[in-house]
Amino acid sequence: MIEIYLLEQLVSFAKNKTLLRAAEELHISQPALSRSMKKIEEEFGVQLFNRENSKISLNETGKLATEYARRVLEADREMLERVIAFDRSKRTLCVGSCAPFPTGELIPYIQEYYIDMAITSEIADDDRLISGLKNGIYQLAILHEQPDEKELFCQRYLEERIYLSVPKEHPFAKKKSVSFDDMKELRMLVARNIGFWMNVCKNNLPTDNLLIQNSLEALYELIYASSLPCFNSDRMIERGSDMPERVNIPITDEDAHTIYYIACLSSERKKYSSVFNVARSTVIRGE
Amino acid sequence: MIEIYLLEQLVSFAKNKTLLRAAEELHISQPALSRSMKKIEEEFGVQLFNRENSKISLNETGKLATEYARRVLEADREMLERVIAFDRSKRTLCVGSCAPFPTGELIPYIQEYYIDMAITSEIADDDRLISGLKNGIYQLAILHEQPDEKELFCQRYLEERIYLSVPKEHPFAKKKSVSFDDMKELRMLVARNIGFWMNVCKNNLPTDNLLIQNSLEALYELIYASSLPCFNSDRMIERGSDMPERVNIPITDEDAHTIYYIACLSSERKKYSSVFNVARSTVIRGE
DNA sequence: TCGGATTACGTGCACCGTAATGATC
DNA sequence: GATCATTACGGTGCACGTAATCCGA
Repeated sequence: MIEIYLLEQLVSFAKNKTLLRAAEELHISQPALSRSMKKIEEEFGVQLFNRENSKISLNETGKLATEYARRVLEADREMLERVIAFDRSKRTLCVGSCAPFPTGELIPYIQEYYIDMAITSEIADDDRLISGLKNGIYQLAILHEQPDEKELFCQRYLEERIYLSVPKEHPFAKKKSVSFDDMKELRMLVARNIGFWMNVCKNNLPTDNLLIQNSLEALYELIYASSLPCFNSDRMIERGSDMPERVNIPITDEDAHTIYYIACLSSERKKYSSVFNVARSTVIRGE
Repeated sequence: MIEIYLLEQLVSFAKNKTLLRAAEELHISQPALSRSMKKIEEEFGVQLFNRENSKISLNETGKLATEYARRVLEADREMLERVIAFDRSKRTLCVGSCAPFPTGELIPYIQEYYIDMAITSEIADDDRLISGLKNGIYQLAILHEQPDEKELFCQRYLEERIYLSVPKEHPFAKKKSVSFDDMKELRMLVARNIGFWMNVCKNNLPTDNLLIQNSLEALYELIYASSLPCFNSDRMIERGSDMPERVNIPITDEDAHTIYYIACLSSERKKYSSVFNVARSTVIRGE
């Protein structure tokens, strides 16, 4: 069997055409490379080079050998890459969610239970979450609808209701409640990354009235600096992110309320039982 | 990059399950293998083994790594095989022929001109010879018909005429000539490996009358031991393989006579010019 | 006590670099 | 003289083997 380092040197020579330049690329000396080329020729047991005193070049067989060498190196490289990726995936727990609040709520608990794992979370559509669970992109998903798929285990999690948030002096500030219909004329500040709530907004309000902010910093700055209305939610308020000089008015539409569900592959239910236990106890505490 | 010898050791361990047995297979010591497994783990940068004091085994990642390692080894092995085969093909001159006589005539000359090459020859149909020239299986072919292919160079070679050979006391022995039609009732001894001549026989004589012999030894033994008729040819007679106590009677049919042609790829005409020169001079001498 | 893995230690080979030589332009 | 390959020589790292140790059935 011919060792990888020899193949690397062969390929580098094929690329650089002279031993000197190849040796520079490989950070070895010219004589070392010269010897290696002798050695690889000996190991193949066939002539790979034309040598004319102070000139060495690949012959037809050498070119073929280089082609195959490239393949071997590629296989070696791919092996390294895939094995490392697999290892990483084993120690990474990826949580997908349809909205930001539940991950913020759940992840600290998960982190606590799986201290040796990297936890990643991202927001995606329910469709993508479900297919992601199936193909292993996500290990856990937080949905706002119960999927009726047999291969998924699903457990009810927290509820969330969104509110209209306006400054105290805003015409709406005195209202006990509002509907999306009432809000049709309002220009609303909203963050971009709010998952399915964005669909709720777009389905119930004129799209042009949504002042979508890419970053939370920008959003909060605008909320403080302007009197423009924005959204809030019971869960965010509980969490203490209430905004001073603003009042939160309940939105009466059914769309303004949701129930979250935690899901995983049925086959992995046991593996994540601690997550489901924590979630269940959170729900009970919240009631 | 991970070296081949480490991959071989990993694969051997995966196969043998214990370091001891794998070390035996690899003809190295147990500690050496133990260290190698540490090293390969370090080079991957991930855990590949479960170690429980006096027990070591592959984990999931290790099994995956082994799978990929097998592929790399296979690629390495295939490289070696293909390169050696290509080299061999470069120093092998393969001559295909439609009949045995012309190769026997030509090969000594070829051998003389290409002393550093291995000359192989085999007998095949004209179709196979032509496709073999095109795909590199044959470098030279001896045909009994001129192909009209542009990519082939073709030169007329020797002629051959076959004779009926019978013992002196045979009823046919006195004839000045015969036709295949005259021979319809004769049971003929023939060798199997006579190329296109076998087609000539089958097209002109009842197949059941052909006593086909696999080996030349068997054929000659029967010729000497029996009074059965057989074939001979002017070229074979010239060469001195005339048979005592037998007479050779010319066969009048056109099918009993052929002209051989030597062909090669037009692109390689120069490469084999010495062969064609020898062949031309042989033809002229023969006239 | 034996099968099996690891640790400790010494050794030799194989690969490397430096320097010198050879060859071609 | 510049470029480029090879030979010669001395050094070193690393993979190896031997021996000892540890651990569990």
